[in-house]
Amino acid sequence: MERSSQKVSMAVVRRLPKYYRYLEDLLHKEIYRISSKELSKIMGLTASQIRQDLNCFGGFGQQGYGYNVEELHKEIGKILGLTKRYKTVIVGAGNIGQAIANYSHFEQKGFELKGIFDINPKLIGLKIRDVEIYDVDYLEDFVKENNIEIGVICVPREKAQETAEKLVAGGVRGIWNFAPHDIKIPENIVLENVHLSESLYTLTYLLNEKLQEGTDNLENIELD
Amino acid sequence: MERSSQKVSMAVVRRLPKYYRYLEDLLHKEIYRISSKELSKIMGLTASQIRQDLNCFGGFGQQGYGYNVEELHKEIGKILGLTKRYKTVIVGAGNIGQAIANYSHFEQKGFELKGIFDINPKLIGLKIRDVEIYDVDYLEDFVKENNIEIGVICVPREKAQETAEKLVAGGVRGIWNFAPHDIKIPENIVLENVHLSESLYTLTYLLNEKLQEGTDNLENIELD
DNA sequence: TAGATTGTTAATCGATTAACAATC
DNA sequence: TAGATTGTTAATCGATTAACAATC
Repeated sequence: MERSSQKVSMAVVRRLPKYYRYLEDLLHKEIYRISSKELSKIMGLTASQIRQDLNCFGGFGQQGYGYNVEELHKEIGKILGLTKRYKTVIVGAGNIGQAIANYSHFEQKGFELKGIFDINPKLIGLKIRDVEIYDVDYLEDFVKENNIEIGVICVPREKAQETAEKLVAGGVRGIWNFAPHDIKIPENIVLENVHLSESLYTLTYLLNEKLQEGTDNLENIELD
Repeated sequence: MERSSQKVSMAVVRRLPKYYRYLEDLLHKEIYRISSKELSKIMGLTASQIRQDLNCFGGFGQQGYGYNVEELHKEIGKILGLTKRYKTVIVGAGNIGQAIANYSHFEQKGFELKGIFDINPKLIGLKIRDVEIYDVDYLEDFVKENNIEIGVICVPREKAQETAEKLVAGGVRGIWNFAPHDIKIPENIVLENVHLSESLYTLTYLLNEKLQEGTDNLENIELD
């Protein structure tokens, strides 16, 4: 049941939230037991991969029975660190910053939004869901004084690096970055990027690849 | 220079927007020539990987010289389909829907926002950046009549599947999905997901892994 | 021409899948 | 007990890295 000291690959880590989500679904449907085979069907993975993934963290299953959905959900929640609470700030109260601030689901999952920061004097002093918008000049001190653990960067590209540096100087342990820029921070700080335009451009690539496929198939036929 | 008919792996595809972004940066810095080695340093990839990646699409470089930044940027833009225009709708005018609608950068890159859809009567008739919010009942017909190619799903989890089906029935070719749900659509439609909570949970996982590392190292020392 | 750097093949590494003994 | 299904090892597959001949 102990986490092995072998480092878990990012490929596995990025599947964990997906397991978590599907297990939550199953609980809502009042399904309390599932085999890797059944789970593989609904998730679109192989049963083998599911068993491999879960065994990075311990033997959660039982031979001849499968997995206890409730227990597995709870365990993965623990592994993801969702049993803890995280003091959080959002920097940048523009479109995305506001959207994240308003998204109350995260609050429910243990993310305590303690402050929002912006450079725009018109916004400073306003509140989003009872959370005040402060002047970004106050960011580093605020992070220090309130033991903020996670900083969410929603500022424009050009301000991303300096914002990250203020957050790090203040002592955050992790940064969730929405700016389309690759931030440089010390290795001991966790960085997770959400690069929306990269996602959108992947979509348009695939859109055009689909178009291309017709041509390719013709080529293939000619070659036969 | 022709795109090889060999299918390009998703690993490569997802790096393309990143190349595109870095090349744009270089252009702004008035750097017009770069070797795979130099590019590898600033992007944090290996030079070998860069050359492999680019060669999936053609020989853009020149031996002894490197790559022409302007040309390569243009070519990757073409490959990503960014020379075209895409008629787009957003479904769901909540937090994320509004944020995307307000984000004018996408408009500049050729994404023409033709309509926003919501179920809330209070929102219907309002405009975001000159784009009207319509009743979601009108979605399928609107998509048909306006030849919409991309649908952005920003509705709650429970409405995601039915929204996708309306978009597909209307004839979109691609869906950009922000709902935390795995949508099922026909194979010929492109689906790109942005699962924000999965990204956030990956962050918290890594945050706790870092904590763990201390312990692991101690264990390792003991074992030595 | 000599030096630099690509395009491309071969070697390595890591992740996924298959297989099966262990066991509930 | 017999059937089912895990945990885990081995085989396969794919992606990354290394190496180097081709060539600008």
